[in-house]
Amino acid sequence: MEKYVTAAGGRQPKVVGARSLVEAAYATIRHDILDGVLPPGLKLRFEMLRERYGVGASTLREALTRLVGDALVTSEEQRGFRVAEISLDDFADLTRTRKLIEVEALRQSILFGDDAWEGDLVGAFHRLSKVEEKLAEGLPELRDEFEERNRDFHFTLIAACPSRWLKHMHGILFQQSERYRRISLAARVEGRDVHAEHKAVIEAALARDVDLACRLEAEHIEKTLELLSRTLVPSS
Amino acid sequence: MEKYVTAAGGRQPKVVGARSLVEAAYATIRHDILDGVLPPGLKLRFEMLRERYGVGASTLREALTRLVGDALVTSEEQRGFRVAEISLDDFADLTRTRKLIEVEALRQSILFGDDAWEGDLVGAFHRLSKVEEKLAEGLPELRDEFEERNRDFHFTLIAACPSRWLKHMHGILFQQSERYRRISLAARVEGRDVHAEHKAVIEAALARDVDLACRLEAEHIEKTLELLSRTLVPSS
DNA sequence: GAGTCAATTATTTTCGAGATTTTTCGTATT
DNA sequence: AATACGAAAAATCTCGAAAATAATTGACTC
Repeated sequence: MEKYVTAAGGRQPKVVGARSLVEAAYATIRHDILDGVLPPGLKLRFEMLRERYGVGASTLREALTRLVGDALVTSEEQRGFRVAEISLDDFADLTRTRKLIEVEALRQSILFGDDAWEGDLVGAFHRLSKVEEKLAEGLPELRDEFEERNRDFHFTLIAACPSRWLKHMHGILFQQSERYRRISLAARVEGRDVHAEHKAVIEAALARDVDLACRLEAEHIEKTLELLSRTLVPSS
Repeated sequence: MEKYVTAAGGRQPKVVGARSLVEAAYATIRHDILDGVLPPGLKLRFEMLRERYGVGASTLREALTRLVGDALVTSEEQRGFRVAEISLDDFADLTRTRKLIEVEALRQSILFGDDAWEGDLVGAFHRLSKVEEKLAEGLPELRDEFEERNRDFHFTLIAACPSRWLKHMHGILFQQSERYRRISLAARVEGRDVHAEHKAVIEAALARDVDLACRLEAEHIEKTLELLSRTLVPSS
């Protein structure tokens, strides 16, 4: 008789692919933070978390520790955990740093990418385009899927970069920027053709025009910050 | 009656400044990995760890999860934890990535640093020089202190960089490189005047010669890789 | 009223045992 | 000999309760 529902063998694993409760809890809490369900600054009390996510204290603690590593959660010894704060300054800093890393990774990826990489890229772009169409038709329940495919596209762009460390750094920064991107979407920041931006980047990448692709990617990364800045501080 | 010795209030806190057993265990295990006491690839079994570090499984699990965030430990679901592997290729990748980040951070730091920063820098350099002298006299028990002051010096160099994210990325990469640096020291890789390299960097930084300082720092970062490559692959 | 201090309450931190999964090893079968 | 199978052993993963710490309350003093 099983006492608790396991992630792998349980009847309703909350997160597909999760092989342990820690991983499932981690993925769920991360999603809730990125999505704003758990707002910035929120104190993460264990009783609340245990009720909400249905796992024990040690399991939660480990999941939260992983999130601290992602800089999505902060912790103070003996004082518990909080959802990491956000700010426009932080987003500006994040964007500049991400630009430095991602552009360099893209440069190397274009240099080293082979035919298989090109194929992956075309595929990822196509899948992203499809969900963009549906999103444009007004199906906001596809936001999670959009985020997933958008992430896939950007990760595929730099996948051929041979530097594992550069990609590791990129992963951390990209995940962070996902938080702000969702806020940007929620704030209905418009006046932007994301599809066209992606299209321009991939075309330059396939044409092996390194400088153009990097310039376009940099502009693409900067665009969300630009628009969000204007929205939040309209006077500037 | 206390059942176990606490980190803060216990009689013999293993790690100074640790406010919880998780933090103490984390710091101790990290030190042992950086120092090579726990060699690359080692399977980290809980029974062994409990015996060695004297804390419970959940506590260890959390400490190890933090180390996974530092990329000093790897984990595979349901298959436990291992000390992260090292390789010359990884070190080369790490060095290139660190160079990209640290040089940019230094550039900004020199640009934004004020008198107080200059003072901190001179102080950190002095403290480092002192321990370097003692180390040269053949007191290998000062290796931990050398590492600490070396870290302080490099962190102070970029402390005035206003980008928190750039500094965060740097912290991860620098800690990683500490592993290889210690190996390099253990392998008695010599033919190098580290003190002179540091001196050149700080002089250029204080003179606000951004380009020179960045060039020297880049060469300084690359030097360990160069020497270690030659030592491990003498044929090249 | 402001400030201390002790008692109470709330919260975090830790452990050890039990549940689950993986690995090992002996046996049988081809 | 090689493979497949299954029971036993070993290891990981999880929970819930107890211990330790922090925060709150309220009585008391100045």
